[in-house]
Amino acid sequence: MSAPTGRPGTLDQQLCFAIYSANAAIHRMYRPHLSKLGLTYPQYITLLALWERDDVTVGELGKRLFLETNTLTPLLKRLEAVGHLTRTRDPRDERVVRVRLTQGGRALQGEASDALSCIHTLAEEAGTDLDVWIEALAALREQALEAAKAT
Amino acid sequence: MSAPTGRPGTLDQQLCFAIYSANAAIHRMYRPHLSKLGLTYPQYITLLALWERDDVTVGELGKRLFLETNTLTPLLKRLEAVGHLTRTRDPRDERVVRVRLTQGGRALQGEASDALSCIHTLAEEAGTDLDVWIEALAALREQALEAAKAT
DNA sequence: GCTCTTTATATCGTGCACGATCTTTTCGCT
DNA sequence: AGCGAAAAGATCGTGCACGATATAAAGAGC
Repeated sequence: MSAPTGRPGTLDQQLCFAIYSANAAIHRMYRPHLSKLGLTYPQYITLLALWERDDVTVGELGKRLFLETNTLTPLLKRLEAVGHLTRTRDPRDERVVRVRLTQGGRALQGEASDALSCIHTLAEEAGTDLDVWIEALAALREQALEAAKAT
Repeated sequence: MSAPTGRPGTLDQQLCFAIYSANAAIHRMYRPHLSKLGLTYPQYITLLALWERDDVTVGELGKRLFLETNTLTPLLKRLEAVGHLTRTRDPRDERVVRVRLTQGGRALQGEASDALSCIHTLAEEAGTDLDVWIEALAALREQALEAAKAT
């Protein structure tokens, strides 16, 4: 048994809470702007991946986003329903579903860039080496994924 | 209109994705250990707050966790249902609900500390000044909350 | 004392995240 | 060819996050 008052200690000393609450805050910052485009935050992140690389399978997209198909499939269906992308079985391998942006889906990149410009401005102003941060967070992610796998 | 291929650029250059995926990875690292205690990740974080300060109102707890009552109330009801805490209306002001840990709820702190010891060990080993990180993330959170409010 | 407003919490509907399970297609092996 | 295993997605149930709305108690102003 550990000492009842020992570390982990207070909420503010917890890395998990720091990331949890920072993520929620960022999510909240994006939400109103994205909602004007009819997008949710995970949908936007998914589109970021597709704008970067189109015509991918659900599995590939999941690897990129660290999501399973049980999360991705319904999300992609919603994006398909509003006409941002298409989901079609690959005739070469009928197990696979290929995801492709429509014209409208591609056009959304510009709209999103405009709608989020105020956030990006903010980021660059405060911009204490964003790239360093991003890399550090990516390293943390890999560590955590490694630890999760080991379980 | 922004250039279609301009910044924000790739997924990996996005702070939002870095935090989003890091948070998900940490969540995934905690999940199996917490599930042995019958807890979810947000429930654990809520308990962290309560172990630090007990006998608080739902609103106070929400401020601490950056959550609204629409999220907190069902979560607290679940923790109450398994006997970790009690929710009672304050007789002085019947609008207010006070949240109090039970004996079992307090005892859970030690169990959690044990169940998560491997994670805490990991954190201290990798431990490049956790506190610096945590503070930086808290600053980011405040910035984001500020920006979200301004919307 | 009686409305009007504010405050504290609860409820509801939608979407995300994920473990568990299922279906279909492909592959490996003999 | 035939069959068992593996792979790719889909489906379902639970819980979280949150906007919108509802309810009920407390306070304010007259």
